[in-house]
Amino acid sequence: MNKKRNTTLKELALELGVSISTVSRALSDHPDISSATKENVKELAKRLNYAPNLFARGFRSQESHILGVIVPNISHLFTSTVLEGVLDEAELRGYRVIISESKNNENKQLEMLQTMTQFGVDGVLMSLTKKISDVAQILQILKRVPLVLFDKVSDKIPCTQIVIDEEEAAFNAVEHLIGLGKKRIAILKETENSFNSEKRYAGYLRALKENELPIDEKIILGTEDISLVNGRRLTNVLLSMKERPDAIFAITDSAAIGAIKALNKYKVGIPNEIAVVGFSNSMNSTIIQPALTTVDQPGDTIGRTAVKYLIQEIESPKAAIGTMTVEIKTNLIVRDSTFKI
Amino acid sequence: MNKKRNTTLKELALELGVSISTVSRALSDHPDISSATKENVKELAKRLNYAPNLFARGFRSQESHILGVIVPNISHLFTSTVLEGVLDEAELRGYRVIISESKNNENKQLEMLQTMTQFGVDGVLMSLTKKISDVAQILQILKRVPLVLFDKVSDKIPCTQIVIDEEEAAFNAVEHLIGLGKKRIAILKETENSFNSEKRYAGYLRALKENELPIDEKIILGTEDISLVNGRRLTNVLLSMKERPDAIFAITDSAAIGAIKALNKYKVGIPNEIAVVGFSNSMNSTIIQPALTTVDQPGDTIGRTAVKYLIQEIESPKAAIGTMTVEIKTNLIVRDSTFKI
DNA sequence: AACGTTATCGCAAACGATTGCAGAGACTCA
DNA sequence: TGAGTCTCTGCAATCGTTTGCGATAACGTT
Repeated sequence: MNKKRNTTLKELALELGVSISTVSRALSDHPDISSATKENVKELAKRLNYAPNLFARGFRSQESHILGVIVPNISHLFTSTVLEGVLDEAELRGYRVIISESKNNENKQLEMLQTMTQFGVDGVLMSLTKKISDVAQILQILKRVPLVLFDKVSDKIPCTQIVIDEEEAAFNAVEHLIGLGKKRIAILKETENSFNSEKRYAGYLRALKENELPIDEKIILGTEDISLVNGRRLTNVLLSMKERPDAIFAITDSAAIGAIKALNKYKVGIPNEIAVVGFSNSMNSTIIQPALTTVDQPGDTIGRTAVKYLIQEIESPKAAIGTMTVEIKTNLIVRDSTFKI
Repeated sequence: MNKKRNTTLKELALELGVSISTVSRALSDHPDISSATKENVKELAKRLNYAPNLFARGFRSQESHILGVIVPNISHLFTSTVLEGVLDEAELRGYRVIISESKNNENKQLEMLQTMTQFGVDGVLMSLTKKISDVAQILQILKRVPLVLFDKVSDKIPCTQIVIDEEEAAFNAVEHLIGLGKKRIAILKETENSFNSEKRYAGYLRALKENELPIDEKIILGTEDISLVNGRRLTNVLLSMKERPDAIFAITDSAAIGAIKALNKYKVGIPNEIAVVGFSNSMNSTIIQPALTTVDQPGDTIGRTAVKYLIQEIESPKAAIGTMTVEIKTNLIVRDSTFKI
């Protein structure tokens, strides 16, 4: 494919019989240029379909106006909602976005970070892989380019972090169950110490404590991969207990849906016998019968907020690195799986 | 944020007391350079963490090694699956990817195309907005940069197009229903002449004809927005008929799920009284009760294939523009919503 | 008339990497 | 010893844009 060259400043200058610098300044409304010249230049530029070569510009100014985004998995609904917010906000502010997937592979994540900085992105937005052992390298990169973390973050990395208020969200969810009169609330969580899981667990514990409910380790179940099948499996475990719980709080929608499937199979009444609350407000939560009560994470807002903070860091000349943690509020969406009848 | 400069060739050259060109050649294993010098240079380059400035390189070579992708909506599961394939394949071949969302807005789509070419992408991958009235502008851009369309395509644009074999997929789906003994099969389609909808409708018609079943216009229902609610609405219409259908083929999973919800509400037996087939194999299709029989679209394969063809066009110097249409095969995933009992 | 001001504009360098060409040694061979 | 050959390296231009600084001309001021 033969890539036809775009119109350049030189061509415009040649055509008009002025210098390249005059053309450049005319196009950017520099006060030194007479309005007559400006009009001429602009007219010709429009006619010849001139568009500045962004490569040359970025090359000279050392600014690419590109943001890099690295996420573990692009096809998670929540992630793609965040990306939507990122794309919107970035476009609004005149930035383009490069997206990469780390596939939850730490090495790949690091490699991508490096390629991106090498490429000259102005800043990076990242949601971390599940495990991170080697923070040192990330810290190195942090020195060269602004970084903002979102969703999956880590306090070992000193930078601005955008998260949802996991703890409060979980707290509200569990309090909602308690408000329905539930007294024995199970939780399905992750065993590995994932940041998010821990926060949600903390909210669960606080809700129980503040309402003076006993904490029973037997109904605090963990799994390595918090998926639909594991949600179902763990619910089967709960059902086989002598003292069944009267509610299940799953820290993931998929696990919650697995739970509902298990309950449906054994004809356990939802929500009367056992109520279920999930976390994410994924598409599926309205598909399952009964519809799932869940925590709505405003992905769009997270994306937009992350971009705002990142651009702020990029454009403020010598500001010290921010280490702020911004917490986005969530809403509990009450549906049939917890509706008091 | 102060962006620290990366190591440059000049710095390496200064340090070693050789010229910039020697360093450049040494790093790219040019035969003119002695192996002693090469080793020296490479050693220092590694030690100083040298990474070529991709902007400068792209600027000079007029190659960015960036692919642009424009999709209507990034958060559709199918789309993000395609994107996964695109990202993987592109990375494999040493390309980076810029993603934009057109939000089904034709003007935005055009604007993004232009920004991308201005930015110097080596090629563009695009899934079209629903309506396209102004093909002329796209044709203009087609002259400047290779373009490959996927999923939502148009025969008005002469370029390589990657689609799933919609017609055959629909044909297979309907034949599956006929194989179960169904004789009166309704279809839920789009009214606007969307490319995909028409193809699927054609497959539907062919299946009926080849099996010598009558075609009844009354059970061929269209809607502008083929969504869950409209699926439910149209199914209600079908249920109110004197002669009810014994199967429903919805050209979208969401519509199919809407259909199932309506059937469930009126306690219509699935699949015995009325069977349902969808299209997409979205996550939801296994969540709904009964699980939905649907056409699996291998998004990943589409993404990878599209990238392959695009890069081929980019890298083959003066090849005539391809106008090939590549059809990716699909699989029918049979689940409870059509299982013969 | 000589000087200062102001409005316009052009020159040239710079950004970092690549590459054709020329030049400097070292070596061989007659 | 001189010419020719070969190996290795440097010079300088190039890509398109931006920008500090200097140049020019026109005009006003004394």
